[in-house]
Amino acid sequence: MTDSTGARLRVAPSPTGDPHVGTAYMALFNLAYARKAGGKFALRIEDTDRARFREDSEQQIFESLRWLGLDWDEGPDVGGPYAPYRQSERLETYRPHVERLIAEGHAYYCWCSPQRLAELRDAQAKSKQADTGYDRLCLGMTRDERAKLPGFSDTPVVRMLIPDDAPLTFSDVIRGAVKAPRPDDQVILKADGFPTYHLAVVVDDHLMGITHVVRGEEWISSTPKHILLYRWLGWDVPAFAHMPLLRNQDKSKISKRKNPAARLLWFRERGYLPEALRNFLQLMGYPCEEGHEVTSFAEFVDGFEWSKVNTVGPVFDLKKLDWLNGAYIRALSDDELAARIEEHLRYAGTWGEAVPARHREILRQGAPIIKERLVTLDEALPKLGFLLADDDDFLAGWESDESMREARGGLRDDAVQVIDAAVDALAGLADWNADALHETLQAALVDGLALKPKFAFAPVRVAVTGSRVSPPLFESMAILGRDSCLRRLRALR
RNA sequence: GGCCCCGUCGUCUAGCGGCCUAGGACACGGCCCUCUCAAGGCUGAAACGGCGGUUCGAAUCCGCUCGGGGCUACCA
Repeated sequence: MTDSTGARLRVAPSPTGDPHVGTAYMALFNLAYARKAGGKFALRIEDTDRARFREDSEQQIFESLRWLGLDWDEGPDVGGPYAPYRQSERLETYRPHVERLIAEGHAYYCWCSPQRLAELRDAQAKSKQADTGYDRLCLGMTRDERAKLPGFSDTPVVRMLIPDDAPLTFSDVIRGAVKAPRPDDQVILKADGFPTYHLAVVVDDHLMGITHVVRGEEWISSTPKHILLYRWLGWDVPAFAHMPLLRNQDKSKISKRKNPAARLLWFRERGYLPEALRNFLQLMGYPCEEGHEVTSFAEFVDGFEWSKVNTVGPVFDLKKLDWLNGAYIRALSDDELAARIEEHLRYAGTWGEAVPARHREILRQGAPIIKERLVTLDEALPKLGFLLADDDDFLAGWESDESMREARGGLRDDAVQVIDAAVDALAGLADWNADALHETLQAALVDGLALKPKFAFAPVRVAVTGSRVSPPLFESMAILGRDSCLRRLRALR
């Protein structure tokens, strides 16, 4: 955030161009605190790694975070008092600070080639020595002196000169006093002229008035470097909130390789509601009132406290998300649900921009009967398929569709009589609505044929829906209409 | 290997020395409701990693141990 209170969000484009769910997780807590404290929430693109830069990833970050409802007050696309908000556009900003650090003896040039560094690391790993890190070969040398030695590279980097008494403890708003490892002579300016994260984050946070740094706990070990930089530059150190890391089932840090849900876009593709995902993310590492896991963002903000955030990395359990998503779907109005389903089908590319009026109407009428049966939005189409299909296509399924044939095959021998009786009773039905259908079929099949409801209605369900499992039968038949129902019944007969 | 972070039901969590024969939620089992499937109601099983210590008393404090994770890049 910026100004006197608030927090800042730091986001870096991922190499795959796909925003990470961890980004949204940090953003959510960041936003909650910014709102609670009355501060600003800033989005900054940390694109200092040219090798991993992807052209399209920034747009995806904007789109997916907005989808989740995490709106930023300042950022590359909305501007703000501290623009630009892309680090790649701030290169000149960092340079003078690097020069100052060199002039004051806190940083030095290093001409060691990547190969030499790699060999050095290998040797250290093999010798199992306790003290690893750069060996300071270049420290105190001029370019010419260094050039005479092996492993020389033409374009130097700039490294921090970590003093022996570098402070290793700091206060974290989530964890309290934290001890961190002793840093090594970290590179702060790369050979290509780009700063590393460590330098850029400190300079930008200071210049942008960031008061709270919210990031994952993998950054704890880097924090002493950052604190050193703040001190050398004579700047106030911001508050740090190191969030727990989201985990895969095997407890490792959540990764796209092991977990499809590590991709933020995955949730949208699968038909999860953004408000359900937001609620789920909030529950990760954060308590709720007993029995009130379904909470609004406003409630979250209201009671937000850093000290309530857990230090244990939570395992991502999609079962709970499924339940939450269902709960949020059930809370939607029928029309809203229909609109959400249509929106999702368009996003998924299942439906084009021009949705036929008939489809839209069936969605609207079908919404209430599938509402409490949905876990995700992408289940809507399969559940409503028998209503959407026209009769010819539907009837062709008796030949081509494996699951329909199985449903038919599972019927009892008396199904023929049941369907005959149903057709007879329905043919003269005056009002074609769910209640009348229920009454009529109840009388004709349950009472008339002395069958258990379960067996009486199964053949009708299969005939009309093509499946042994469907939304409520009478409501479905009411939506389908008299002609289609009778045609389908006679066809199965 | 080194340094650092962490350790309550399968999972998310409550607990911050006695209110704990450890509470809630998801998932799971059973029952009820019921036109199938759901939803809903009731109910059941399920955890303080281990060992020492401090204390009248420990899930809560300390130490050790074991276990998990992170970092150890001219990546963030």
